Amino acid sequence: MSTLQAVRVSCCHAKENCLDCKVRLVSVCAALESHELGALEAMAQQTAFAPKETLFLQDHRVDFVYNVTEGVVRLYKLLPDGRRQIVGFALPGDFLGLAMADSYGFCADAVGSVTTCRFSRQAFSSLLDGKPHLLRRLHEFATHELSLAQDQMVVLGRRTAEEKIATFLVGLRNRWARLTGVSVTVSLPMSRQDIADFLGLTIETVSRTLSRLAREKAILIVPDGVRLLDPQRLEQLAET
Amino acid sequence: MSTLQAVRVSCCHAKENCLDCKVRLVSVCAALESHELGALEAMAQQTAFAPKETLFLQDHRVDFVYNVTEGVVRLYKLLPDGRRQIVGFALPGDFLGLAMADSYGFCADAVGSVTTCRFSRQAFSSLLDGKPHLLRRLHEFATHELSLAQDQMVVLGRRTAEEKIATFLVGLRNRWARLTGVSVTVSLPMSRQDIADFLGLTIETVSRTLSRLAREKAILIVPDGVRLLDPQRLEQLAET
DNA sequence: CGTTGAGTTGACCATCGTCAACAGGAGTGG
DNA sequence: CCACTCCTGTTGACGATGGTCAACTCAACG
Repeated sequence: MSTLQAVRVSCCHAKENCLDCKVRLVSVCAALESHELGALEAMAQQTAFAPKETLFLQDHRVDFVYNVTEGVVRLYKLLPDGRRQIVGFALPGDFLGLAMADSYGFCADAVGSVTTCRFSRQAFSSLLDGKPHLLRRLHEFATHELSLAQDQMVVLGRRTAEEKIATFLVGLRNRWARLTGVSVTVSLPMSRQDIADFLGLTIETVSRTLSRLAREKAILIVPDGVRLLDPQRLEQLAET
Repeated sequence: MSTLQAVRVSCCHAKENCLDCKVRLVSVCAALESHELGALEAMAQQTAFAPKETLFLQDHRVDFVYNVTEGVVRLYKLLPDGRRQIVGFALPGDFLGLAMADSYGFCADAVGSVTTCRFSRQAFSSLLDGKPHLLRRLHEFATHELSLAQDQMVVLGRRTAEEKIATFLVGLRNRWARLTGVSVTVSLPMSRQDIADFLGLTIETVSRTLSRLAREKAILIVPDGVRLLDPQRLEQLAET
């Protein structure tokens, strides 16, 4: 399945409507008024990706930028010897290609099934030239990403394994909360290896730490996620 | 000296001239044509900081944004128990306040003596509203910072102590090269503790690793810096 | 029913952190 | 001028956190 090509979704919603879009209000598109959405719709392509399918590779030419509408995308960098660092997980509403640069700064592939709203970089860049408020929105997104990256630098450089896991769970819960409402169950569609590569740990340490937190009744491990039994304890561990 | 107030430099260059500015071409100001610089000059204040003096604190209201013109600024976040992560070093030409947000995301203080070009956030933001090309330049700077932060995530999460030091030295050499020309001697105005807090190490590990690299003739430790005796070896260690 | 891949757990170990002692330079005051 | 302190940096001994290697379980799937 991992070799499937990205498909232009065309069956039942050939012309997705921006106004109906579930993520419009949390994504860059919110910068545009209803009457401006036409220009965006005209250049948007609904594109679906199968689990593990690649959206783009590091250092490749940027032909498209993406707005994630469903699913989770893994963003990562590789060292020559195969070590991997995941620099982020993109959730629905997140924008890939903020830099509008010539080449991608990292690899991106779908964790589970993913749908995106895809734009040719050139067309999007031109639209940007005429819409400073859209550029400002893009800039806000970029600085928000920068802020997340700096928080993650603290996690990677100065936190213990247990704190890393707690920070990850609490952070992900808060991100999901913006999208799907508050819940004590945190969906973890990514693998243990992904979590390890995000937190600068090994898969064994992630597994052991989750097991210990479960043994101590701070969390309950459920299929594809965890339930936070003692959010306070976790928030304490994650506290900035 | 660390309690000195920031001073408005006014003696010999009360009205600094943007056209003469050493860092104009590498800083955000390069987005403006000569005839647009007047508006910038009108709102700029040359401001100097003594070694260790604070430019701003995390979570404080953003009244000013800064363009570093001389010296090095340490940017860092603190955990409640005092652990510190340096998220970056700002060199001449770097801009502090990219986010144009309501509060600073990190603390900033001068490593050695620092001079900056300071703008009221409000005035700068207004200027931005009328100058989309300046906003675009700011956005480029923000995404460049994001890219550096992601590189640093790889360093913090997936590199050994020796690789971290090598990556730091090579990276800093390359940044100085843009400003002062190519040199095999890398100026290190920051302390060992600063380097440790940037790389997620302890001061002892930094000291030991530098000593070992010196013993193995990869570097030569000189006052306030190191000379790269075997750049190839270091670049190999730093290789992405 | 065998294979595969993800996850868990245990035993052992190495890298890096902790703690402590010491060296050298800058600044200060007798 | 010299003794003294303070601060930064270096080095050594030891230890703990997290990594490595290996065995095992379990679910999915052909």
